[in-house]
Amino acid sequence: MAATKDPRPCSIADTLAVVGEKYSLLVLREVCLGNGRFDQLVRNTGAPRDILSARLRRLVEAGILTKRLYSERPQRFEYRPTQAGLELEPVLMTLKEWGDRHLRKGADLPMAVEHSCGSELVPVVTCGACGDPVRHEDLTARPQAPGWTLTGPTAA
Amino acid sequence: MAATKDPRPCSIADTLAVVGEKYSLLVLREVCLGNGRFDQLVRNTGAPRDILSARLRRLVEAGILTKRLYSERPQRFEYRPTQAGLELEPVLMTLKEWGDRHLRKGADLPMAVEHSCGSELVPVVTCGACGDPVRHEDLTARPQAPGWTLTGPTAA
DNA sequence: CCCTTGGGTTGGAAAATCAAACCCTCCTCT
DNA sequence: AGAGGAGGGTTTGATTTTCCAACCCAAGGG
Repeated sequence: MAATKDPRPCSIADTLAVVGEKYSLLVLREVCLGNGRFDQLVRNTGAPRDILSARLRRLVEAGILTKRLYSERPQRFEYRPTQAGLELEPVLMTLKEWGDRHLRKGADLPMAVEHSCGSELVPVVTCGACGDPVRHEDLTARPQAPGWTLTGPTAA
Repeated sequence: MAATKDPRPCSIADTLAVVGEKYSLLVLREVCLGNGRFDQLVRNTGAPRDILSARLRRLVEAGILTKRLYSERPQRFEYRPTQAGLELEPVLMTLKEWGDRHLRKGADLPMAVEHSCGSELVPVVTCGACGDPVRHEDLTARPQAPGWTLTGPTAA
């Protein structure tokens, strides 16, 4: 998934180059849930074993997962999220929320997540500075590297 | 990208089935920036024209983009985000922030986004109920549909 | 008339994915 | 001791996707 021709230097593209391949984020979902064993991952993500194997290698090398020995004799491994991996969990929660609302229309949700405050988690992406929810109209792109030419209404 | 075998009913998987294919989120990025014309999309995402064409069809049919005529004679089209599409923008911002921090380590950022409050946008995913940032330790998964068996430390 | 721009479609080669089978180590049961 | 099973993968060959370049069409422009 190397973005060999993408003329835009872009952290979104870079991030997707690491976690944007098929199954990668589902693997992260499972690992964050604590289901970090190979065949749990096979069952729960539906990924073919060889693909899963490739994804795990990539995610470990990218510093998103670690491979941990949880039993010597017999040798058994488990994958766990690193700090960087855990910091992607909010992305998963946001994707989940979008799917809950737009694809399932809020009915028959297969899983809920409870926040420590006691309510069901409804993730809201906010501006770290002012705390307001991020809305499209409030954003202005300010390109800082060559390759960025903006023409539309959002342009700076 | 039909998740034909994924045994888990999951809104994350469902959402990725719609926007998780290669280039889809980059297309959305450009469209949100106002670069909604076919060859702008080709240049800015690096997607092959046929793939782009397929992605656009899919995103329109999924209700994430709309195809708008901006010039009759000669007929010229432009893609724009729908409300549902705009609601995915926070996901893009969160991915960007992760990439900025973990892949570029904060140096030489190719693009900044400014929030209407005047600061540079640093998106933070928060709990809609209490407003606190979402951290892994504060989350508890509560499966509600069959197919969900949790074994790890995050299990309910 | 010829060339360019915008917005695609088509065809064949290259790469990724898939499913099933296989392998190896250790463990347990008989 | 042998049979069988679980965990954690790798290998093989068929199927799908992606990729790239070429092509097509309609509408200006010089």
